[in-house]
Amino acid sequence: MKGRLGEIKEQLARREHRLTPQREAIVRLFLERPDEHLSADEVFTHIRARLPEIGLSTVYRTLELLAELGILQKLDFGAGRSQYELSLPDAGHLHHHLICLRCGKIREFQPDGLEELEEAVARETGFEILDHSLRFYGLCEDCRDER
Amino acid sequence: MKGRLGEIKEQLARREHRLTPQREAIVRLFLERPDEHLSADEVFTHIRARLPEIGLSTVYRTLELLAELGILQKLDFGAGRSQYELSLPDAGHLHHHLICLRCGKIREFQPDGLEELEEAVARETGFEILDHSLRFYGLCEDCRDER
DNA sequence: TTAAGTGCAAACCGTTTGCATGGAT
DNA sequence: ATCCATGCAAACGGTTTGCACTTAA
Repeated sequence: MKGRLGEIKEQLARREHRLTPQREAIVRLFLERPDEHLSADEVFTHIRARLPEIGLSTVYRTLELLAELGILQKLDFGAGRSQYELSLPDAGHLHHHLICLRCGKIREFQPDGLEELEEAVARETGFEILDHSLRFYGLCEDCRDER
Repeated sequence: MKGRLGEIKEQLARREHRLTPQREAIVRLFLERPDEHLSADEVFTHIRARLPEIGLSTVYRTLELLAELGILQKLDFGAGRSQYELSLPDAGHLHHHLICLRCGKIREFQPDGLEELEEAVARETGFEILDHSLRFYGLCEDCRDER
């Protein structure tokens, strides 16, 4: 039984990529907080605490690489910057987002019944559907009260 | 019976805004193609054919204003630029997007059964849900064949 | 007449890229 | 020795903003 980090190292090796200290630090950051959505700049700030010499472009390149390998998922919530989250292999795609319009908090939820809808739309339109994204926008419990 | 353009002029007037030739041209462009999703730059290019002196910043300011008034809907498909579509008041929100990952084509569809899901999620999480967005990503009929 | 609106150019900001250096295999 | 990877700084592209001029009401 080897840890998630070991698996990732192998995934990288298979593509002739190395698990450098910078990459390891970034992967660890996401493994430590499996539920967070971090922007490149947030990652940069966190990592710099341990690796002060790291460059922002290394962060961008690493995030892109990890997203290509399917280890991270790149999300665009439209605030002019992308965010990344750990892509749990066992969770499949049954995980979507609930976004607070006031404080920006993001929660996850698992919807049911999207598959049938997906099939119906595919049949109707001739599209081959490969992925989907469902988002609900609103006010979280805290922000609803403060209104 | 006054046209849609007249209504929009009144909506603007209510907020002490004017319907200038530039704004009228932009509104007309969207009214002429109710099903398209246009970026600021595409709008700029189209309008410049009739109003060569128009500035790109005017386009941006107008799009923002029209979105604020609910006349346009701002969409972010994550390609680094926003797109705008006419927001038909009668269509409500039952209109979602199907995006081709190969050619970027965007189609609309109307899903059913999202309301129940929305209520269930609201109950579970304490969120007050105000809006939602459902997107399917895949290959359109043309691109599927060319593969 | 006067506040809203415009065009232009510069600023902005997240992201990408070119390049010389550094390090793992 | 080779080639992947890094840090830095410059470039990039969509968007926003400051400002003097213009114009619709």
